[in-house]
Amino acid sequence: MQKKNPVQCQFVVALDSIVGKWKPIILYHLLQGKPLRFNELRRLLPDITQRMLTLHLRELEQEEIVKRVIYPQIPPKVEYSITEYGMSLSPILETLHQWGVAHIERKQLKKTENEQTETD
Amino acid sequence: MQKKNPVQCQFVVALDSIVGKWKPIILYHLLQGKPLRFNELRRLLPDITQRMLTLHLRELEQEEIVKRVIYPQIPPKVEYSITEYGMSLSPILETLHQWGVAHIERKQLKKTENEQTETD
DNA sequence: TGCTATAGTATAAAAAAAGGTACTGTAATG
DNA sequence: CATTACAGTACCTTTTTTTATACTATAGCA
Repeated sequence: MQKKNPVQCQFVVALDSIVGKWKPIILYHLLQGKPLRFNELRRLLPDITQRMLTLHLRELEQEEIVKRVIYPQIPPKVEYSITEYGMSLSPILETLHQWGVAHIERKQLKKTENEQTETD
Repeated sequence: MQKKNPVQCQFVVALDSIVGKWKPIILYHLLQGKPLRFNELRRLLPDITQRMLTLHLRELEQEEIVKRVIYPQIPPKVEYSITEYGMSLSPILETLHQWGVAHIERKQLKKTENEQTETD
């Protein structure tokens, strides 16, 4: 990653934990509090492939943001949940979400403004 | 992007504005307040290519996070600065930064803990 | 016996992001 | 007269990320 700015610029570190096409929405669902099984998550994210879900969950698990519990049953049962540490991401995601909503609104406002001046 | 969750999960939107290998550090430098010329930024980010710097700045400009001012001189002078709107990202980046720093510390703590138990 | 659900893995291919190098025009500088 | 600084663009290659498809084992059910 970055060589310079050892302590000055560390958002990248946080971003690495959040970024990945599906990570935010995985976290969103897990932050609802209820542990979710692999296939439950799959149903909540209809367009994700099994592979991507596995990969992202593994990464989140490695960072101890997500906990993986295996129930030794057949057919297998594996539950994913947010760790207490992972909960510390909650305010960040909340802030990002709010900014995102405002950003979208702003864009739409600009768009309608432009459309108005065009039709004048 | 995501099809589901029209309003529920909007961090992705914010993330899109921040994400890109160099965007966070570009924003970090511009958030210091002083407008920076293209080559000043290049010197601050020694490993970035001209191409990537241009691309990322263009994206930030399109989202009105960064302002680009051309001074019609020869040799050319172009200054980049954070817009007032872009300033609204400041608290987000600050939070991300703080989480990042804590995350690194935590990782190092875990590492030394492991090394200790190994040598026990 | 064949089908379903479960939680994945393996392999290859496609798409997206990033990088590398060369090139542009003009003024000032040595 | 050659070189440097400036702010890029053009073109191509490499790397990374994501997608697509097929496959695994086992129990329960009809």
